[in-house]
Amino acid sequence: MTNSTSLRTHSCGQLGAAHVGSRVTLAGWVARRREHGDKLAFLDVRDFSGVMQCVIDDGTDARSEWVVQVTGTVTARPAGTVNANLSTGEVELTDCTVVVLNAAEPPPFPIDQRADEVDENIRLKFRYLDVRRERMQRNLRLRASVNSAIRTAMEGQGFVEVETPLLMPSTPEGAREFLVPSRKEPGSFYALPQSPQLWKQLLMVAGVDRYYQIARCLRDEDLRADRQYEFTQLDAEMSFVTKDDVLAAISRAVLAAAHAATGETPPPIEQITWHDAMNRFGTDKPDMRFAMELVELTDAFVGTAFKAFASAPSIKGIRVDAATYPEAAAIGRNKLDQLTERAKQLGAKGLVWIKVGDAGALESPVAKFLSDAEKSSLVAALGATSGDLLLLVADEWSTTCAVLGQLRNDLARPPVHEGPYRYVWVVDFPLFIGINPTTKKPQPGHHPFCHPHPDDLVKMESDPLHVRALAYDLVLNGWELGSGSIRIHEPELQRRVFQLLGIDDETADRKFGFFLQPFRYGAPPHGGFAFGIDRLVAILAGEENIREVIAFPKTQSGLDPMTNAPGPVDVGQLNELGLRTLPRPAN
RNA sequence: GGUCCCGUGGUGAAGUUUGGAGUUCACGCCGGCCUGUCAAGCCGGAGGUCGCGGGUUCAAAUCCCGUCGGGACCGCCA
Repeated sequence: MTNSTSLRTHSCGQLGAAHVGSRVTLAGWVARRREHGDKLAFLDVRDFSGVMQCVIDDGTDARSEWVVQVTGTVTARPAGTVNANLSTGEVELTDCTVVVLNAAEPPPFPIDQRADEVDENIRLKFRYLDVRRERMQRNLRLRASVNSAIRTAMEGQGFVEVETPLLMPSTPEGAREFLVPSRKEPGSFYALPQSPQLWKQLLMVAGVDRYYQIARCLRDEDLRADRQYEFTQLDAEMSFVTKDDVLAAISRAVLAAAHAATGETPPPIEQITWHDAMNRFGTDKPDMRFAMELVELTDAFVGTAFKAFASAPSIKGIRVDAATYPEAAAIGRNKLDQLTERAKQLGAKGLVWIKVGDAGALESPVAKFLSDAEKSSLVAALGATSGDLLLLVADEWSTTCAVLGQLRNDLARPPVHEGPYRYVWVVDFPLFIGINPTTKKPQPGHHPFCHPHPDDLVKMESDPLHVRALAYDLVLNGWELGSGSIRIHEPELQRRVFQLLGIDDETADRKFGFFLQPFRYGAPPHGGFAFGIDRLVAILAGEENIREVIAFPKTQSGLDPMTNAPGPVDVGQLNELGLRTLPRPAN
């Protein structure tokens, strides 16, 4: 690849000792000017590739962020003036001619590492200046190479890139949609896709066999560090496959992306069942970089006199190991009260804390209610030693898992980008995740097109909550990267699932007719997956926030400080769309 | 919808707890000096509605109420 254009012969960062003696022309921005009188000034010229020091002896005025074109001779720096901190630090440009291509106002913040400390709102307001910085250039280029590796991996496996519509009918299940008013059909609306889910399944019916797309998805839900209104997924679907075929194909793309970003290929991605993930880590997106696993204690308290434990279906505990987490294990009464409050917010009735004293004596407000046998089996089960802090929750199984899983994260989870990358497939998700309190019907865990596990079909009606789905998630360091499933391709089974959900034929036809009718014409067995590229790239880039790997992101309230979107529109535009706005509700 | 943190020259901070003149530090900016620096150095200067509104007070960056904006999280994200 060459960086030369009509206005330059090289890029700044590519020059080095090998170019000494060459006459070159660079173009870029003035990163810094160091003046030593009329006869000598150093101009650091920056472009996307790096910085080159230019020695100026004619007093040319060129200040921070002015756009310049510099022609000079690549020269080895004099002894003692080499800058080891700069990739181009062995050389400099001498005998320079500077052409000012554009002057510039002083930037609102320094275009270097110091801007990491600048208020993010200001960075976003001047995002075009923020992106000039090395960190953002690196992140965007990392993202591009991840995209490229994914494309190569998918195409190498026979996946065909197909673009799918952004304007589609509203299918109001799931995430809140962005709506687009129709001009030709006033009062009617398109929806923007939450994902290309329906389209890609139709492509399987259409015989495409293997589809992929680096697809933009849009969801009108509240924003977070790992969530934007619009985000990008690798979306894929394949025909005539089982779960393992899908996991293998997606694994290749993920590992290729990781290799492109880090230069290293991670080990094969391990698998854990959803039930094991919940049991051991208390969450369906386990962060397996650290231990502190949940320990089953229900059997240790059979027949206990302690009322809070006596009738609980599930008792679990975690051990905050004093050797690994000295600060967390040694927290005082005040912090323990806060932990208890946190547990209650998470749905627990309470939190039992036990401190293990020097002689192994248990110190706890509830110690007096526990028998010696219970104490010793508790200590044995948790492997507790002096100085440890033990946290116990007794409740429904799902609650003990969820509460302790969250406390485990609160107490010991490192920042998402730190430490080794621990990819894990979470498999065998339940088909339903509980009963809707109003409709009394089961709620789908993923979407209603997930294929039930064939072994569990017999208990679909009798015991729906214990039916597994052929559904799976990909998790990295405690972040859900994505999910997928084998889909239902048999109309009869689909009808059966809809019936369980309380969706009759007529309703199903009205809501999903355009999607279901094609399945009558011979749908192949198929399944797929989608994972979030923003999240993957953020972690691989060492960022804790996906905004850092998006060129123009929105703030947490969904605004763009640079363009001021969203904004009002002309009444004429509204009239054309047949729309009228309501006054904003008074506060 | 909720909880918590933040808002002070262009930028980052200190000052707020315990009210007393827009006070301070660093960077940047403007001018001067300076021939080997590299986040150059030295000297001088400019630059402010302390987010906004209201209240308490003789007096508010500081205390109270409201509001706007930013961030983290809960809800939400089939």
